[in-house]
Amino acid sequence: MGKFKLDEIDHQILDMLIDNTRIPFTDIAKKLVISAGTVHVRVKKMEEAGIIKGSSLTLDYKKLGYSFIAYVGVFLNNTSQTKFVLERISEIPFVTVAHITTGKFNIFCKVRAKNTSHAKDIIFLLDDIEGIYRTETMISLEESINDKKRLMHSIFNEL
Amino acid sequence: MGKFKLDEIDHQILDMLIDNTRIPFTDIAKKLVISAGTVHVRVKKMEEAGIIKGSSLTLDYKKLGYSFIAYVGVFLNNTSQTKFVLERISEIPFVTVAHITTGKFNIFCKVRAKNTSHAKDIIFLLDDIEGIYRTETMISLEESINDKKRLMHSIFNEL
DNA sequence: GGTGAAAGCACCGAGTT
DNA sequence: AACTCGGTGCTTTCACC
Repeated sequence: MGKFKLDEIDHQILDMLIDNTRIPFTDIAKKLVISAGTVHVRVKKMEEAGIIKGSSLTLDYKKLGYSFIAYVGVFLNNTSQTKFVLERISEIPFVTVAHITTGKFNIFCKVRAKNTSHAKDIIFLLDDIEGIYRTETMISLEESINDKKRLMHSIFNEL
Repeated sequence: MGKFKLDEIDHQILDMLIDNTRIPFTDIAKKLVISAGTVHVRVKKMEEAGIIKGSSLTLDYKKLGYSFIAYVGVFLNNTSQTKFVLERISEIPFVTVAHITTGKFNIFCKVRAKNTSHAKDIIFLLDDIEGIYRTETMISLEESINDKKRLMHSIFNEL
């Protein structure tokens, strides 16, 4: 759970892989002027340490017909039910992430849907969960994503 | 921007790649009882169509020392400044995503930080942006993520 | 649109410095 | 810890179906 020591070479390797996980290790090796074997060993170590949890595709959900994003704040009848309700919410398809939060809402989640009508169906599923008193929906009109590469650079420059 | 026709084989290929982008195409081919060349061509087509935007590593930010997540709701003095402020917010490091939203807040963003003290620094940067009247922070106490695989399955089963 | 084979490379472990 | 090297096996293309 603690920090893990990464040196400049590790940063550079992550930096290249974060943009394209299928880039050949030989290419990485050439750019960093080290051997491909070294790249291999370092990646393996970062995997073993759990820094690299896995790899995934970045899909264009808009092109798949899912261009609707909303955040939903949830108010509970009773905060002792928080954990239970979080689990119920997580089971709903198209809820991509849910958080227990401080502040205004008890639980806070993100919904990805086809359109308003589809989102309505999903939010009705939410409202039906026992223990939920009320929900408040915020529809995303425009999204501005900061890619992982920038976050990584911020992290590396701070360490 | 519209939908794109994916058949069952494409679904299966995405399904395997979404969990591990470095899985050999020969393995996918074996499981689906098609040739590796076919897998290659289909992946290429999905890339060209923009369905697959890229691939990325899944990192453990907690292990890197960044275990703090908060959502910040932003109120503006004047909604005509919304676009401008969104851009300023997106420039702040550790802001991973920002949305223009309907509802309570004008803008809504997610912050990833080391700890409360670090988050405070970031939120102060937000508060300093011209045009922002007030912010409201919700700290994540617990996160429940629904992986991409589940979202994919939901999407495929609906199509 | 799919196949299968072949050429070119990449991966990754073993042995060395 | 990193390098080189070599066997194994993956990727990618192309003529053919």
